[in-house]
Amino acid sequence: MPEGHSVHRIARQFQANFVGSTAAVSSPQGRFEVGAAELDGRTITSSEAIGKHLLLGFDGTAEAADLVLHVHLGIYGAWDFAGDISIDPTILASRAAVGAARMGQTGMRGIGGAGTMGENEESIASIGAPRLARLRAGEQETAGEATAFPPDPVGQVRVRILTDTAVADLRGPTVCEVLEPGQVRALAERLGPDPEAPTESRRHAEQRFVDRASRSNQPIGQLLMDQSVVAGIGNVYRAELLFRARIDPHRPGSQLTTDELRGLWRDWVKLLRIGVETGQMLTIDGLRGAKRAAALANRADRHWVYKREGMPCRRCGTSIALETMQGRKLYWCPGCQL
DNA sequence: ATTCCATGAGAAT
DNA sequence: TTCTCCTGGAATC
Repeated sequence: MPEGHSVHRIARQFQANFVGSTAAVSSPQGRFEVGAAELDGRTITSSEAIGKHLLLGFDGTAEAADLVLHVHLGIYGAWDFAGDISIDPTILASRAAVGAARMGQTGMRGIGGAGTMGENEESIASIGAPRLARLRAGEQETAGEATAFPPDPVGQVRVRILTDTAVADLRGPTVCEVLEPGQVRALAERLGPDPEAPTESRRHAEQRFVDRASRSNQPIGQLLMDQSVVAGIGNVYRAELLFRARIDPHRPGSQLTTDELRGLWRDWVKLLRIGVETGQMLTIDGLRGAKRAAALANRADRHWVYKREGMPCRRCGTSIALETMQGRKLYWCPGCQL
């Protein structure tokens, strides 16, 4: 699935182009007709991501309470946006400092290219023109000219959210459901801290992560993937964070020092911010020139260990190891990570 | 043309 | 642990 950064970008997309508008909600595919009918005609009032969960608020009516559309993309899920859509990540930035500093610079750029991940960025001629933007599990985003508005649904569209000027189509989600406020609170309570979620102070979030991880005898490689320990990390960030910290994924959380756990959290804060701003999981700092181009073109050139099994470690030359941990592929360097 | 595999995660066994 | 949900680009034949 998209790791947390993708979902935050999607939440910002909805914030920028849908919140405040009344929406026609439908299920072209037919598998979400009841839920769509509950939301149809309401005004979208909020858009938030917690970890990998997207929460879209819809206002109440005279007879009915506020409702929230809860979506989790799983591995395959994708949102396709069309119509009057702003696709520049810096336009979508919700934190004032980021937006103010960079808005003018890159105001009309999209992350381009269908197909393989890591396509180069691509300029967009005019921000006012109809366009398509795709935010999907793999984080590819495409931009291009759209035809008529709204476009016909393509494939199996579970939910279509249509305003006067913009449309969002959801396909292939793991979770798509309507929640009442109490259920949303329950969901939030079972999730670990997310540095980009606005509901908790950074300091408190860090402490919550350190406390929880240090009390567990499970390997840190599993704890980072446990959404109740920290929300938003997936298989790529898990492997890369542990390599960057030079920590053996098999060490129990209880065996890590507080400094090591704080370091992991702070590096996650940093990588997540970069991911939200760039739309890519850039886990090697400071790439320039040809190396940066290679990293954008090939996954194996973009990370320290992820999908690099059998290749020499960039740092020590040891062959990168691959094993299964809890049913997921774990990549790590036995030479560096102790 | 067909099969494989994935940046998840809950249920079933 | 294995199955299942369900999509699509990559790898393979």
